Amino acid sequence: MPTRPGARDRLVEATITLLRERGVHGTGVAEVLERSGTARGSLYQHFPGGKADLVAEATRSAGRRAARHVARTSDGTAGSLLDALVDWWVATLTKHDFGRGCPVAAAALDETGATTDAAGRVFTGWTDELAGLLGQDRDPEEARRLAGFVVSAVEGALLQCRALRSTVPLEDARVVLRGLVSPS
Amino acid sequence: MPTRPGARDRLVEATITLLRERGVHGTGVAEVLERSGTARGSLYQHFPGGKADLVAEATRSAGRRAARHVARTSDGTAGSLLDALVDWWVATLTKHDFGRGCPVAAAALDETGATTDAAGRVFTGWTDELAGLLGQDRDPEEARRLAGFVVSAVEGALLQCRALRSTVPLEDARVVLRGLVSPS
DNA sequence: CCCACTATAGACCGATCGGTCTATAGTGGG
DNA sequence: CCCACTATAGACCGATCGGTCTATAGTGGG
Repeated sequence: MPTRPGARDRLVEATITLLRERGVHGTGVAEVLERSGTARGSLYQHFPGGKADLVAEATRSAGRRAARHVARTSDGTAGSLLDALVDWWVATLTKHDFGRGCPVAAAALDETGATTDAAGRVFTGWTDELAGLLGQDRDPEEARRLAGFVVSAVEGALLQCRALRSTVPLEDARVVLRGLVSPS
Repeated sequence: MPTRPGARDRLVEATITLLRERGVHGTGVAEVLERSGTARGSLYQHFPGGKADLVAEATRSAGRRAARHVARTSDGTAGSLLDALVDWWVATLTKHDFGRGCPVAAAALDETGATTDAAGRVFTGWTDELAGLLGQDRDPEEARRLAGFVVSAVEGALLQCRALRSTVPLEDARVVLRGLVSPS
């Protein structure tokens, strides 16, 4: 049995899940503490800025984890990265009955400067990484544009999937985007 | 001077604006009343279901208005509709310093059934309307898929624009989507 | 004329919000 | 050995949450 993660990690973990379910405003400190089994004092010890601090860190952490997961799952081509991404989201949406979305999208819609800032940096990081892959077959400007577009399309499809309670928008995105990222 | 709109219309109007700024959870009944200059009792007279009722109606109303606006601004081709859409959002984001997004996206991320339901219906309505235009040059299945994809891409671009405080994602979407919707 | 409807102002409700603080323990390094 | 750090439980704070209710007016149709 692995040792129990520290209070800080448990807080971040619970916050990511709650962001995905309810967004920033809907995430209460009390529920974060309850779900993570953590004392109130520990939160303000690790995150002196309180909730805003915690949410920003959760956003960054989720962004890093997603990039790592997708890179590990795909074979390094843009097409397989796209499949890894769509497959993961389809599985997650189905598993949690469309109740969990993207924590970075949730952070992007907050009005706190630090939170949207963190979300913006994650989006930029994803775009840069994908642009590197796409740049093998295209000039850099077009690669960057297409990479940012893929991020937009997947985030938007995710939004629609949750509202429609259907994975069709993501599958539609897979088909159209595959036509765009595959070398012509 | 036009007569002051009724309490119901003022409530819906203020709610749409607040949804765009703060999302469903971030929208407080007290602030809706303050901004609309409406009495507390009037809210529960017109919307017996309270906040959930009001938010669902605001979502539907905003969806109808957006469809009307875009239809009025464009010349009826998919390409000009796309331009009307992107132009309007770029202007709005700039005007309000990236502080106002899409109220339907905000509703889509709520966990209340009636709210996400309303958002889903709006998305479906937009998709159907656009699919009609795109179907002139394509078979119906491809037109529907592309229409839903356009909605995803624009909503996702909007999300990124707010996080990055930049209109670049929307301009990227315009370029890529134009290539997809223009008859080949 | 009156009655149903809409509207307004504002008191009030219990619940929850994020944050601060005290008291008490365990623990690991200098 | 002790001291700084991390952790826990829980009381407590003022502010805000969504919702209910009463009292008072205006208004338009039967």
